[in-house]
Amino acid sequence: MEETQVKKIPNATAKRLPLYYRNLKFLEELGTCRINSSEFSKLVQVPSATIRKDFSHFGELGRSGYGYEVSYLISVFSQTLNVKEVTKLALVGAGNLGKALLKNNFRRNDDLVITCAFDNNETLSGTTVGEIPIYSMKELTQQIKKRKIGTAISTVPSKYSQNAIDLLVNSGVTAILNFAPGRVKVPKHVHVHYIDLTTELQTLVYFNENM
Amino acid sequence: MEETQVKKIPNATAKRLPLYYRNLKFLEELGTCRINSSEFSKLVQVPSATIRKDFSHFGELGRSGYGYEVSYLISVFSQTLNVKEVTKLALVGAGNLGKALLKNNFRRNDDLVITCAFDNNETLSGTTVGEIPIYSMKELTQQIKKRKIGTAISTVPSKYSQNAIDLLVNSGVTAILNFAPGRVKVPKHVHVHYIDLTTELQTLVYFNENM
DNA sequence: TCTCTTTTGTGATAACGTTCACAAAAAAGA
DNA sequence: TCTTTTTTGTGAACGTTATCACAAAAGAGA
Repeated sequence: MEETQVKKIPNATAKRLPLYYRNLKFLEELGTCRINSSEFSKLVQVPSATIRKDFSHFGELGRSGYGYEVSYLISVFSQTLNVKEVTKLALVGAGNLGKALLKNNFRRNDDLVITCAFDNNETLSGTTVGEIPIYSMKELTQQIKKRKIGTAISTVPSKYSQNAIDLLVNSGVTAILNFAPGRVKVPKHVHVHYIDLTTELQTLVYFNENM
Repeated sequence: MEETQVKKIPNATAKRLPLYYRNLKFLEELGTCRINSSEFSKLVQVPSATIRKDFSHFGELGRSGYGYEVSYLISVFSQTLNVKEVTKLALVGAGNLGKALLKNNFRRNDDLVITCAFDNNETLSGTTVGEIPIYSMKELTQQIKKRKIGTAISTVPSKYSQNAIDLLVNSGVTAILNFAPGRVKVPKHVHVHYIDLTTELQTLVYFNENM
């Protein structure tokens, strides 16, 4: 009987994993091969007790009086985050923000790659940004199915957001990062996360004024 | 003895306020002047019980068997979020992402305005994006003090992020939205929030694969 | 080897957040 | 007016997350 993934990983822990992973890679680049929870705490700005609790959900990863082996932590978390496998992304909406994301294209990350983009504006159709081709919305379903893409980023304005997301979902996409703030309706098996700059700023200003 | 802001508003509630506010403004535009918690729940995708609990921290805002007056909710939340007062923002880092943000400049929001930008690249100095002037980093302190800016957005790459943020903090900025993932050191009175696309996507993919 | 130091892993506890479920208030209808 | 319906506001129950605090394990040094 295999002993993989014993208990369910708490939500709050899962959300911190990418942060941990990124900082472990950073330590690896620096040549650091050993880290203890209080040093790591300074780096990621999460309390050391929380770090130890989080790590403990993956088994006993460390050694008392020594700390954690950076390379071993990376191997454990890269498995959980499934970073060995490249996640191909589609981008819908090649406006200012969309183009900026295409130009960056997660250059520092080898596990996330935007492979195609779509826009309403027919004049963009056939052009490329970097190496990434922009297609018309009519070609969306065909391209996404052909490329077997399951994850997408939408920078389509709120007004047209629901339409774009319906199209993505009907083409087989099950995970969407949406930059438009209005909540969209999707089937239960589809995951939508929102990044809303206005909300982030208003929250920031609120906490700044009230704490 | 004034009875303003009786109990402390829970963190989780405060984070949902901008979402509530935005959707109430949307309802107002539509001409809806009355809403009950279960209808509002469908719109914002937050359970109705949570909405009522959240609202209750601001007093008894509704009427049994009727619901809530949209305009009254807006007046209460706009006070808490302090949206009547315009928050002037500075942007540091006028690369792809920075320029995209300048071009958008929260057009749909009258309470947030980017008024100046700064970049390392001297050739940008003296140019504008839209109406917004780009200055060199040498002019940062002077401009921020002159304009009495307390809030900033940084799209400076991780490597130079700490430097840029030190400069902002020394110029009097106390709230920063940082697009670089590496955690920066700031004095206790300064608030930093992070938006990290890679983390967002990895979390999204993780939840998509594991739930 | 023995002692001292470091640091983990984790039960216990506290803090925080969500959801339930319903009495009471107000509205709507007859 | 009286009855029925709607919907709030909120204690209480529940669930999740953070933090504490320390025994036990392992390292380091003599």
